[in-house]
Amino acid sequence: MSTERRAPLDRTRVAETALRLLNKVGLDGLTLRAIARELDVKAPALYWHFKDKQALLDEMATLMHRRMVAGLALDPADTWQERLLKSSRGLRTALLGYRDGAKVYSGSRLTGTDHAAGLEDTLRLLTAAGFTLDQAVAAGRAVNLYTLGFVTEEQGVRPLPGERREGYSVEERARRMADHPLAAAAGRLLFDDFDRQFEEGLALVIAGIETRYGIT
Amino acid sequence: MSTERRAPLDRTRVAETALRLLNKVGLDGLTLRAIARELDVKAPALYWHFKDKQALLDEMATLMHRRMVAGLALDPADTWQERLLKSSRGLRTALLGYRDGAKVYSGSRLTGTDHAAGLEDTLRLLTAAGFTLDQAVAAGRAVNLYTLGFVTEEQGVRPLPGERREGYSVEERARRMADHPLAAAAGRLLFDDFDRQFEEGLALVIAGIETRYGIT
DNA sequence: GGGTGCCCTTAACGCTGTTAAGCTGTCAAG
DNA sequence: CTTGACAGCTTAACAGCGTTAAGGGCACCC
Repeated sequence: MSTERRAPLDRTRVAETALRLLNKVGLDGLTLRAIARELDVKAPALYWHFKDKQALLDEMATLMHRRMVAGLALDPADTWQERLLKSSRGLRTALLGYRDGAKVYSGSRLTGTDHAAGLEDTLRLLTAAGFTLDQAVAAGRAVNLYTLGFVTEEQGVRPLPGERREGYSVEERARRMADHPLAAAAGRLLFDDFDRQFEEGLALVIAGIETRYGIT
Repeated sequence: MSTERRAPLDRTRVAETALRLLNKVGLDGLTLRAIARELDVKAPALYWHFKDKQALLDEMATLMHRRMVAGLALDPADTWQERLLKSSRGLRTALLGYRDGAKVYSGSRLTGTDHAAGLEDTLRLLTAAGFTLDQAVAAGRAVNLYTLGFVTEEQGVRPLPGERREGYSVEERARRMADHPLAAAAGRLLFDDFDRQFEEGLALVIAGIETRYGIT
């Protein structure tokens, strides 16, 4: 028999493993038993580290957020536009990095308070640029929620970059909408070229902030 | 014994009942057995009308959409701004009408093609106002996704208008963020006065469309 | 050497979505 | 007036889910 003793688990290692598994099996397949198997442990062991499954999902979301911040290369000298663009793109990239990433993220609450530092930093940058706090919050929020909404829908069509969810094809949709020519043509835009469409919508939001608050 | 014979079910009646039940029990409590009980029927009976639970959720989303369109009072003489504002507010109202409405809606695909008519109409209105089709799609999409993202987060904090999900209070959050004054103050804005914050963000998006596409 | 935790296992619970098989009433064809 | 088809439902069962209760083994400390 093997006398190898596994190092004890901790919340972070569990969440890391769960995130890795998420990409293989999707949110539906992400069961406690499957996660436990991956960790060479039985399912109830996870309850030592998390009070329930939602707490684990919260930790996963927190980890996603942390990785996002790490890959962001925020510069204190950013203009406010650059900062919002970076945040939004970074969030999208982070969410797209995991199958059902947007669902996991938006269904959870971040644990701890380390994300507050990043928020503080962005708010400081925006207010220094001339925004009132109310405006800064509204601006950041609009950008964030647009991003979250976009990726949620994107991942409904395209679970992982490159794949495509079964259902119907763009062509079949166009056929069903034969008597709605504009809507049919829109389908090609709606379900293709997500990157470009994302950027276009993001540019709209940023332009709106500039205009409405008169800060360039 | 009663010889009363229940009228046979159909997809719409099932979806209506399920939506009513959704408000009482939430998405987690919305089991096939509970829905069946409400309809005075056993759970497997639902499989006569729907191939699986997701198909029922899709029908519920479609019903939500239909009710939204019905309550919208779209006017062909709307300016494009009015049209987008109405659509967005209507969508938010419709989603807020059901507990977890945003989750149900964004996790589903509309069945049938009747929603295409509304899309066609809005696209026609926007292109007539001077937008290219690409621009019209981008504009409508940005508004929609912002709305969906907003309500998703709103319902994470406030399941039904007036209620408030357990978790932590605004005050407790502020305490935990003591050394991040801006972030702490932002909490008051983020978790309160959703109506005003929603309108502000919506105005940002609309303003962005005006500016970027130069159409007033 | 005995006690006190930590970290995990085994066993079980009630519940879920889903399938298979069969029963009952309606209604049209012969 | 009977027969057969078929819509619409029930009963029974299955595998798998999140979760809880109880207890076992190992490390460390007095």
